[in-house]
Amino acid sequence: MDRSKVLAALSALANDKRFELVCLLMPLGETGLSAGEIGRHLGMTSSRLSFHLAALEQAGLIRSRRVSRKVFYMADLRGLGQTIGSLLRDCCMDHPEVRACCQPPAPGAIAPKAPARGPER
Amino acid sequence: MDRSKVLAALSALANDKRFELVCLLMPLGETGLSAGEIGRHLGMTSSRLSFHLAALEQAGLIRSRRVSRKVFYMADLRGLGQTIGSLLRDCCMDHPEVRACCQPPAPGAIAPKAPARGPER
DNA sequence: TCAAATACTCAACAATCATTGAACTATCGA
DNA sequence: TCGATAGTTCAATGATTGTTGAGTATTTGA
Repeated sequence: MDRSKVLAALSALANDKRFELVCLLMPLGETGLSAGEIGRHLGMTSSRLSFHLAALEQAGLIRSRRVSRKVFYMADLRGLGQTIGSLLRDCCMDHPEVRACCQPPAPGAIAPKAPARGPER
Repeated sequence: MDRSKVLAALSALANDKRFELVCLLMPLGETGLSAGEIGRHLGMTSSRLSFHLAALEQAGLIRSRRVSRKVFYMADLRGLGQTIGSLLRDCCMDHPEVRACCQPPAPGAIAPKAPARGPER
């Protein structure tokens, strides 16, 4: 993933409404949600929503699928993964200390909490 | 790490010059680089650079240390890690397919190699 | 074919961000 | 103390982004 794409994806994500939008779509998988539903969830007018959806789709962070009248939007897992992966690799050079903050919750552990100086979340 | 901090960090990173700046500082560790040197590397006037440095420091992505006349800047590994970690966890909900794109290059032990390659471009 | 429902595009305006150059603070060495 | 060096702050300007409301497709069902 080249730098301009990463920057575009970061720009797209660095917005309140769009970040919320991705978070909303994330757990819905391939089913996604129609534009109208998204607008109702996030309290956006259709034109404003359309603008944000276009920005996210352009950046490769969401995809869309038309079903009769409705357009369903869903998170683009690959785009999101590649963006985050580029940050880790190309920008942070896979530094162990950066990676340490990104580990999944330890399986079996009760609370994946604070080693000594405790990374807040 | 709360959402507004993540958004601030993403905004700060979503800029050509600032992204490049973090990439430049990353391999230099705690030593960092003085503002003047950074300006020379990236071809920025001092006031422009100062503006960008302040934005990154404010966002918690770099830190600074004054040594007599000079101010040295270094990457804030924890801030970077927390930002990326928040993206993975809070936004992408630790989805396996997203994580799969972020795996370190070499399977097995993570070699803490210090990539001493110069700044690109 | 028409009206309703769904979503998108566009132009105008407002808000935010980036750049510049000048003025400023702080430190060093003579 | 002075002048030189290293950085920062500020106001003005230009560029980019976000919002709004009106208007424009498309699809569906009567």
